[in-house]
Amino acid sequence: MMMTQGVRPDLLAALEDRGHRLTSPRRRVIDHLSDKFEGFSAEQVHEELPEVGRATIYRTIKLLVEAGVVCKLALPNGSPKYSLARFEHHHHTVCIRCGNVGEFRAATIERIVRALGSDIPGEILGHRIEVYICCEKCLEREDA
Amino acid sequence: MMMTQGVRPDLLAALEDRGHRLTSPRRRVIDHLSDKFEGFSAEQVHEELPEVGRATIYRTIKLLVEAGVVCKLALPNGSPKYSLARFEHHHHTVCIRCGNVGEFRAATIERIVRALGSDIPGEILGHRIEVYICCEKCLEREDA
DNA sequence: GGTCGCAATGATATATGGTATCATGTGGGC
DNA sequence: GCCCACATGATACCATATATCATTGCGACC
Repeated sequence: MMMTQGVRPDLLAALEDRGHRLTSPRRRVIDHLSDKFEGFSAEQVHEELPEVGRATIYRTIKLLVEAGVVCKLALPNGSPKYSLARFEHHHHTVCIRCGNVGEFRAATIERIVRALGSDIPGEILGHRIEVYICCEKCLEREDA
Repeated sequence: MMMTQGVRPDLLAALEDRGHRLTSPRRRVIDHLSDKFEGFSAEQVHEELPEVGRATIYRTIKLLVEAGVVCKLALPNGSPKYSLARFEHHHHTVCIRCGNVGEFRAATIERIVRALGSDIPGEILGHRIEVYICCEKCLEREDA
């Protein structure tokens, strides 16, 4: 867990596998994102990479989300946040103080959602589960 | 279930209980929302009630969300949607074809999220669970 | 039931997150 | 190395919402 290598190649490969070109702006975005072991916003990436056009930032992030290697999630107020996907299928914890994003897997939840199928009229296509927390660091900071 | 009465008074009371004035624009918004047994967007309400200012529509909906009588939820792409809250604590099903919103309660999920506390570093403050479906009506429509 | 302060309104401007357009540039299959 | 479909980025625009602020009107109090 907490691998700090091998993410960038995965991001590149994810684009390549889906038939997208590995252009230099895309490489720059992916290089930049590989360091981000926290949640990030598209605007933030845009500020940090002024040499890449805004539209290209958004387009590249969108491709990475479609490829499943970046996740789009929502803060309690609905404002969007992105994070690298480290696990296959997972959900997120978001610290509402510092905005850091964690991942967890809970097979039990998946089973329950599937079991809900009998209660819910219609066909279940997907779900979104986000757990809002105050992370340990922020708890410590509050105590101080 | 599926009560069709008593919602409007609840909405009005929710504002009154929290010390907000029952102005005529707010009454108009609440009257209008009481009929909405599906999800709605703020813009939609704005179009349907052109005599009430845009800002007031958004402000009133926000107050109702804060009062807990209206829920704000998100479609898979993150675009926001509102719905009347019929139950105390619940989660939502959203039909991604027609946008209709349903509610369900699942005490088991609540228990599991609470149990996750031991796995997740920090303090759990809340969660968001949305189940994306294709509703029965839309399934039928597809068959036709 | 009149009056008065403060909350609410609404027109407008601004913020935020994102897509559409389109002339120009370039990756990579050949 | 050529070539063109795909990608870029400047710009405009859209969607969802909040900030500002002069004006209005609710409702507590007498």
